[in-house]
Amino acid sequence: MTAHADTARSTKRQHIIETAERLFAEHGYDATSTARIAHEAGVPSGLVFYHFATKLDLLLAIVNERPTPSAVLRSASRGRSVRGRLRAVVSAMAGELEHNRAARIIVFREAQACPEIATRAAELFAEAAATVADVLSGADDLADPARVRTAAELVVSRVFLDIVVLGQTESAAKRHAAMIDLVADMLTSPGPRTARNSA
Amino acid sequence: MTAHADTARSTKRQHIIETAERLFAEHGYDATSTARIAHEAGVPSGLVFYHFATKLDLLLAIVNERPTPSAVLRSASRGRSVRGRLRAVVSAMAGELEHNRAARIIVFREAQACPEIATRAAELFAEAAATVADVLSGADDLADPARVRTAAELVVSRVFLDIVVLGQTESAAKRHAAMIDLVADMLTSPGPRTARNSA
Amino acid sequence: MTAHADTARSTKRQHIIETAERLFAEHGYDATSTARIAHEAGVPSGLVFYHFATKLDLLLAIVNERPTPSAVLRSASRGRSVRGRLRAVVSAMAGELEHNRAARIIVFREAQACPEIATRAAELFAEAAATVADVLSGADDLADPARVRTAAELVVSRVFLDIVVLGQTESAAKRHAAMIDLVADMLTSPGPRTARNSA
Amino acid sequence: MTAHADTARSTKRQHIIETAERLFAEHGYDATSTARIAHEAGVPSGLVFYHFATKLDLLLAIVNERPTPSAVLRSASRGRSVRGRLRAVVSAMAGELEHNRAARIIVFREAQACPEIATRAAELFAEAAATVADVLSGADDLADPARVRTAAELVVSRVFLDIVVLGQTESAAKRHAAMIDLVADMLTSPGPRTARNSA
DNA sequence: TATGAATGAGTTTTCATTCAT
DNA sequence: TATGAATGAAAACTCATTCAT
Repeated sequence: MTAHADTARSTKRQHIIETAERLFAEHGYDATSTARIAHEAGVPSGLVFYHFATKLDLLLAIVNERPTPSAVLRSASRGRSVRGRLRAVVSAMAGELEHNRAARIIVFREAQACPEIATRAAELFAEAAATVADVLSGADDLADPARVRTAAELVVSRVFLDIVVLGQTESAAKRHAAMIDLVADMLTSPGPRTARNSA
Repeated sequence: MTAHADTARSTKRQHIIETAERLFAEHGYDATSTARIAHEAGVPSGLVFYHFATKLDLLLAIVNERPTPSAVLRSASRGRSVRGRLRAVVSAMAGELEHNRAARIIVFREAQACPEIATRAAELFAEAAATVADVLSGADDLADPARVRTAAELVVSRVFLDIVVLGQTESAAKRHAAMIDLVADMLTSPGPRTARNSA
Repeated sequence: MTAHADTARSTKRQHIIETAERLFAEHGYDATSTARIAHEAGVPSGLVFYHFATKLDLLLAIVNERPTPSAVLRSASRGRSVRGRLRAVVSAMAGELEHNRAARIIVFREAQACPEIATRAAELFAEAAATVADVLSGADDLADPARVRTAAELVVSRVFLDIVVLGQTESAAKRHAAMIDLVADMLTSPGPRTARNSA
Repeated sequence: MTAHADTARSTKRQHIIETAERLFAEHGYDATSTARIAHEAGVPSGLVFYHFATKLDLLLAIVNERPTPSAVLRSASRGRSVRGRLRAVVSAMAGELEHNRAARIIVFREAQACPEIATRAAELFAEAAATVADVLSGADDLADPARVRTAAELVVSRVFLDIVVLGQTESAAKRHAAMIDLVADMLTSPGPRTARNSA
């Protein structure tokens, strides 16, 4: 009847997801009651379970119905040098985690909740590392592709641990700069001068 | 009452801590009830609150009354080369996390529970990085100390993320080897040939 | 709207009744949700309440819109002797309860739900007993009509309890044979040799 | 501290059972909420689940922790004749079901709730039939033992169905008298004059 | 020092029913 | 005649914590 009824209806499910995402990220999955989600979303508590059979299904919806950060990361890289690209992609990744952090944080924090979440956490990590490696491989001054991938994983580990687990965002920037320098050098160096796997 | 009452008490208290540590690591803090801890520890439920005023105090006891892994890591490094030491320390760290993983996992997963835990998580990370840097600094073929610290943080990030968050222990070893090679090369290379912080 | 709308309605209504009958019989009235009935009937949940004002009305529709088993029982008896007729009617009754058991089971199990159901349960019992007595009264070798009615009630009690309450259908057949023999003897015997109601 | 503390403590569990028994019998298992049981028992709702892990466990406790009616039935039989004993035992059984009916009613009504209850229902029936047969076998003027057992099952079926399922207690007495006469005649008659199992 | 019953607020979830379309 | 999202009261069950002994 009313003009916005149609919009409101299709929006409520999405609204529940967004509210839950925010609360899960802030307080954790277990510490957030479905009643609070419903209250803060402005919907009756029954509606949460009309759209999501269980609380865990709501968590899975948050985790699965979110876009992959790849696009953001990829578009952020336009530098020529490895160093420039690294700087761009780390900045983009940190920003993305910061801006859209909820789902990411949830995935890593609640990995223990069920195997599906744990799998998704591993996927997100692999995806991010692949994107970073991809971005770096476009640089002019690049070394061995295998080393690029290994380096990408190191970088992603550092950023994820900092932001997702340790929650430090201010002081992280400085240390990330040092890391970028180190990794850039590593990737642009002529390569190992000693045989691998020998002590 | 009896002469060994004191001993009995600490034994039971310790048993509660160990049981809680295991259950928190397996199922998470929120998902583990104090009743279950008491049951699996074989003590009456009242005893948990006789020894620990609140459930959070029990968590803090687990986190604080655990030895630092530094000693283990340090003693594990006796190689001469950077690569050898890296290999030893990564292996020791992985083993330590594996063997005594509970407290570590809890610290990182439950960092959101209270500021005290979050602080402890940051401490553990810094401590591990410092130890790794310390171990590496004893190598013969070492470069810049600042770079060593940055590299140590990268390595620790990678291992922590793998084992604590992603929970992958089998496949991790292979990728750790590649990482060790890369970082060892990085640290034994002549250093940056280009100016820092310039794109 | 369309010409066959009327047909479609009664079809869906009938489908709801049949599905509800099955589910009530399997799981009980309380343990069956209207949403499940709608789901298993393949109709939208709102339709259940379009056709039946309340859930109880749906139960009453099941109970009231079912044909009486008398016809089946009556037609099943063509033997000459009491024993033959008993055997036929018990077999028919068991088969009827088995085949069309849902409504019968519901009536007896949910007798407590409302007085209307309780009344219907008593009616069904009386009806069955009357039919059995009627069938038996056609036999050649019959005794006192009052005793026939009492015997019919005994037989019906036994069969109903076995199938409706105890749910035993396989082993019941054997015991029913013994019962048939006993009751047949009872009805064809010369009658009481001692005065009634005297200890 | 107080004199009745000890008594009260050990009594609460029993009080919950008794209250639940009454409510289940009056309104049915599903239609009785645990909150109501707690309220009417005068205990906090949590205590119900402290003593009984689930609502079904409470039902099972009611069903399993009740004495068997055999003793009552057996002691009620002191007559000499089959008729006298039958009258006594039927009266005792009806009284027992009436007095202590809750558990019995529950067992038969809620047989669908779980296999354990269904099994118990069958057990109670078999037990009652065995007791009645046992009582009858002490009479002077008895016929075939196999027929006694079959007759006992018939009698028990009739009484159970009347009181437990149909809930009729007043009018039942009269019809029971007719049944008693019939069965007494049957058991004291010289036995079948025709071969069994032949139409 | 220990015990285990007790407490009651809180949790997730269910569900008959309504209603705008 | 249908539809399916919406509603909110109530259900079963949990649990950290207390306390008399």
